[in-house]
Formats: sequence, C-alpha cells, structure tokens
Amino acid sequence: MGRVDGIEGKRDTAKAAVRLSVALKRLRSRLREESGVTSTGFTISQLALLDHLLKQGPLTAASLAAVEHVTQQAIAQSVAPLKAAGLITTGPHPTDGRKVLIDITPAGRRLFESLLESRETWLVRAIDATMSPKDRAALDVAVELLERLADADLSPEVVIR
Amino acid sequence: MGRVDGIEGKRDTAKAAVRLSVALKRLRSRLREESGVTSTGFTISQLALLDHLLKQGPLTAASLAAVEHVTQQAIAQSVAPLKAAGLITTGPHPTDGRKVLIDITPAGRRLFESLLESRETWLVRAIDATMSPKDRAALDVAVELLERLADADLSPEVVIR
DNA sequence: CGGATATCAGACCTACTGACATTG
DNA sequence: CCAATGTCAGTATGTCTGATATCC
Repeated sequence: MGRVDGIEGKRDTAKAAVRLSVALKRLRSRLREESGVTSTGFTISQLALLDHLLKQGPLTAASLAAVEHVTQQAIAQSVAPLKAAGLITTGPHPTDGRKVLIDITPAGRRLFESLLESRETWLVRAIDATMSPKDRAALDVAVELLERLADADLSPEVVIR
Repeated sequence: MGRVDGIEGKRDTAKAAVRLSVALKRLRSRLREESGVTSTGFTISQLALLDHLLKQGPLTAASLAAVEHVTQQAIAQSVAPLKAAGLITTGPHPTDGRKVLIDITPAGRRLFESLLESRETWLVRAIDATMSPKDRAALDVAVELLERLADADLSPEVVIR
C-alpha cells in the first residue's frame, strides 16, 4: 500500500477520535438531560454490572472493576444498592477466603429482562424516531465498535506501522 | 400496520438502547482510565465547545448550553478555563446588552487543529490498533448516529412511521 | 512478611438546582 | 413588572486516591 496509510490516514484517525469523543460527550449529556436512560432508579453503571453478571456468571469485585475499567471502590458503590434491592447476592469464594463472589439473583434477571422490554425510555423512542432499519443495523455495528474500543488491548509497543 | 413493527421490533430497539448505554459507559470509563483523550489539559466538554464555536461562529452561553444539552452554569464552567487560556474571547452583543458573545480565537483554532494531528492519544492508538479500514468507515457512521441521537428531536407524539 | 482483596474515609470533577443582579 | 441572560452559591453524583483490615 502506497501512501494510503500515511500521514493523511493518521490525521483522519485523530479527527475521528476527536469527533467520537465529542459525540460521546454530547449523547451522554443528552441522556442526562432526558433524565434517565433507565427509569428503573438504577444507574447505567449498575446496569452494566448486571449485564456482566448475567453474561459471565459470579465474579469478584476485582474482576468487575477490571472489565468495567473503574476502581474496586466504584464497583463497591454500585454493588451496595443492587444488593440492597435484592438484585444481586454476595457470597464467599469456595477456595479463596479473601474473595467475595457477586452473583445476580432471579429478581436481577427479571429486572434486566424487563429493561429489554421497556419501550418508554427516551433513548428507545429516539432510536425509533430517528433511525431507519438500515440505520438500526449500523447502530448494532456501532455498539460493537464502542465495546471493542473500550476493551482494546494496546500491547507494549504499539506498532505505528 | 401488521405485526412487523410490533413487540418484537420494539424489544430489539430496547435491547439496542440498553446495549448502547452500557457501551457508552464502558468506553467513557476506559477513556478516563487511560486518563486523557486529549493530553491538552482541557476536558472533552471544553473541546466540544471549541468545536461548536469553530463551526458556528460566535454564540451566547445560552445557545451553547442548548446545543450541548447542559445548563448555562456548566457552560460557564467550561468557558472560564478556555478564556483564561486565551482560546476564546467574550464580548458584548451588538444589540442585546444581556447577552455575551463567545468566540474562538486564532490560538483556539490552532489548538483544535493540533488536536486533529495528535496521534499519540490513547483513543487514536486504540482506533489504529483495533480497526480495519472497513471498521474505520463504520466508525464514521457510528459517530454520525451518536450525534443524530444526541440531537434527536422527539416531537410531541412520536410518529413511529 | 508480602501480595491480593475488600472496605472505610476524604476529596475531586462535572454537572445540577436555587437565588439573584442586570438588561430589554 | 415580566422575560431572558448571566452569575454566585450550595448540592449531588460517580469516581478517584489514600489508609486500613483481612486472608492466602
């Protein structure tokens, strides 16, 4: 490949990075403005936790902190309300006494499932109102890209090329 | 209307909404973890302001608050550091004494331009490291979708179609 | 003891709500 | 006087850093 991935390509990447950052911030602000993506009384952080527990079974706070890219303390704060609400449980690790396993309860599953049904949130209506079926497909791809970036593993020396 | 846009379609939208919310949160956390999308010392909120000023000329705090979907106070907080750094200026509105026009300075333009060149930020490297040219195209589409959602205007009764 | 885990306490960052001064 | 704009003060949220207790 000639100069395709040269300086111009790089600049485009930087441009995309800035645009993505700004877009991320604006949508987040809008979601706050519309107060409540969820209407369940739980924050997105807490729902993200439920999401992980649902998909990947019982996990420790440390594991959750790693996958969510926050500190253990932040996880603990999300865990407390969820536990109080009976959506998750905490129990001892079978072999390692230091660890506490966090798991989702049937009630937690039900709440998460009901979220996937709730059609009254602002975001759901916004998607329905602004997107064609083709856009919807693109949105699914977009979510995958965001998740991939969130979990990107930039090994030691980034090979610039 | 048959059952095409019935419960199943809705449920998928709700699913997408939840997945998008969670993905948004995770990428944001990752960005924080990698401390600094920008490396300029300015926050994304502030860069978003520069972005708007660059594209849409002098604006009032109220206008900026509207497009950024935050309160005027939040705008004021972003404006202060930018003004102190000489990236923007504030001046009186020609006809309305209540208003204060905020405008970007040449220095502000230069800083924003340099951002579009900086290839060393985590996000830029993450994009380069994880995305094929095809993915990159999809990312551009993704940004457009996010921006469209952020600015979605859900008129009174949402017209599903 | 040292490494890992979890918790407690204090601080910060960003944005919000409420109250107020000024202008039109 | 009322509406709009902008500013000041106090508050809330989610997260972070630092210190401590516990377990392997």
